[in-house]
Amino acid sequence: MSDVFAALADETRRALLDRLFNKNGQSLTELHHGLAMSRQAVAKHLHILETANLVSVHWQGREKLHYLNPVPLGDIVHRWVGKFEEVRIEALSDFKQQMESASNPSKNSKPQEKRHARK
Amino acid sequence: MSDVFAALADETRRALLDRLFNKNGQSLTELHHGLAMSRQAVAKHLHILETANLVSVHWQGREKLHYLNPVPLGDIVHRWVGKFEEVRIEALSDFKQQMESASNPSKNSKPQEKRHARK
DNA sequence: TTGACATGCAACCAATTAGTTGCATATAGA
DNA sequence: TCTATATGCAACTAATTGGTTGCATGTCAA
Repeated sequence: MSDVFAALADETRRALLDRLFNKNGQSLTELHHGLAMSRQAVAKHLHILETANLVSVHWQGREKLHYLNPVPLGDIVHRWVGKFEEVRIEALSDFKQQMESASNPSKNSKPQEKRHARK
Repeated sequence: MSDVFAALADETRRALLDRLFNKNGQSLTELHHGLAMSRQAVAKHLHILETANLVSVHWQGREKLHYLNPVPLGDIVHRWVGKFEEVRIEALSDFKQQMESASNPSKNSKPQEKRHARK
């Protein structure tokens, strides 16, 4: 679970998934093309995606082809995000209500500026 | 976007969101209770959740109450995961097909063990 | 068989992260 | 007004991360 979120937390890795979305089954060299980093850096990113099970590979001769695996994304939604989504509408109104009609409107931000005169 | 995924990539932070799911509007001290780390560590985690907009706060006297904000989760689903989910069924069959009916079944894993005899 | 190409492994480095401790400031209440 | 409670800020540290370079191995094709 952490693996999937951590894998998705990196812009480069999301870009790689996007590229696979547009053209599935690309090799490392192909995916590396146009990216401003070394091939090894890309290989590392792909390995992280592989470990998170977001990408599966298939060796074809000397080429390692990468395929998108959307299953973990579905898992995230259904096993984790969905839970919070379920109460989205309710939570939104609750939230707004709590924020706005709080006991004392004038205290609605930080207390008094805590000036840290650590001089 | 990265902020949200990065925030969710940590088990402690997901646990904090879970606790807020069960009881919304808790203070730092309350959320810290029972966790095996310092109060400041928890404060840092909460700040990360706040930055990712997953948690909103409301000051009440000397207490800082934390509220779950499910909006970014919805954004993730709709703006990112959904795209891949859309093709899930298709991709699944595609994927299976590609994996199984690949040109040469006997080459379906790593080439030859590359024994790195770097001795 | 011999290059050229595709990939992997390992060592290294800088920046970030997750945690700590110490102390300062704000508020509540006796 | 004094004390306990709630929080914040800063400095420090160890581990992780994202990147590099160098080189070894495996495969294809002339």
